[in-house]
Amino acid sequence: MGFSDPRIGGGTAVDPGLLGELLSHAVARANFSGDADFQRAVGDRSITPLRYSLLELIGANPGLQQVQLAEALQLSRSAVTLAIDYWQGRGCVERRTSTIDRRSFGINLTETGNALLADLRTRVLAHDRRFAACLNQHERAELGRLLHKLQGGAE
Amino acid sequence: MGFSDPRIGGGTAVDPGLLGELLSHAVARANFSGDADFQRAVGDRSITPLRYSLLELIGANPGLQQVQLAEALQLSRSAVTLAIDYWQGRGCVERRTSTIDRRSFGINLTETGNALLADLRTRVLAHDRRFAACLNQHERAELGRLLHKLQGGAE
DNA sequence: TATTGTTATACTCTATAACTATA
DNA sequence: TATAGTTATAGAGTATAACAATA
Repeated sequence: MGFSDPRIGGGTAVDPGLLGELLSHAVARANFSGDADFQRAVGDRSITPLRYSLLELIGANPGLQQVQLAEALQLSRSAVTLAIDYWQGRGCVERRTSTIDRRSFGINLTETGNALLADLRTRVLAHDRRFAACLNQHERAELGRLLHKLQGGAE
Repeated sequence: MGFSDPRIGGGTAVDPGLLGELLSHAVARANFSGDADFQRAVGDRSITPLRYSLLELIGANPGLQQVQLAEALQLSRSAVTLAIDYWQGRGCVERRTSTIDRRSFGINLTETGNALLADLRTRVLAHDRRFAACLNQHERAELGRLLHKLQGGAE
């Protein structure tokens, strides 16, 4: 039944090859497992890390233009349009046409959006604590520092 | 022209809200910028980090079953089927029907696949060095250690 | 019955290009 | 001309469920 294969049964691991030495791959793996836990924590599978982060940004910066949100999240304008459409469809966000520049909108949370964001925050916070549960206080701070240092370092 | 908005012009940053405190979000951001650089390093936009990592694993573990590849990358069987289809379509990989268990294949690199993988490795290595360029030797080791510790910590 | 792999389906995410309206 | 936003399109990535072949 294939147990003659040394890789099976005895728990012999797959050889990661070069992957084991790549920091970028380690980041990708950590991200992947983080996403899975995020999903479990939030419950609603349509609320993804990206969509949550957009809602969070809107909550923290009421009235921002879509272009500014796109820049903050490093996304294209169309990607932001779609993500905002999602939240608007759920009644969480509204587009207020600007009186100064009628090409653009100010994006704001509705009452519903505010309530949902508050709920999401507790779930996401629990998720993040679980995500970093195996690290001590010092390690978390250090990881955060290193990751932030990495930001934009590959330009 | 909107410059009355304090967020515009003067370089005032967008408030990250809770995102600024989430380790999982910092990981996601780092991953995102890493992917962008990976793309630039590799050139061919259809060769994604996922597809590369599959090829790397096949190269390091000739003859593995698809199920084992799926487990190693934490993917569904169907996701692996599609990714292997991609490499097979490019003549880089072949499915050899097992004589022991005729339900499964052993996945192997072709000559073409071997050559491509060798080329990719130098590009990906350059990418990873650039990715971590702003960290010193000690910081890289520490980041690697912390990320590996994170693996599976959210289960 | 259980497992390996495939296929069908459905969604998310992303970008580019072409478009509209406004500046 | 340039910018904000939308739409259409295309492709990547993912999972679930139903299926075939084999164990």
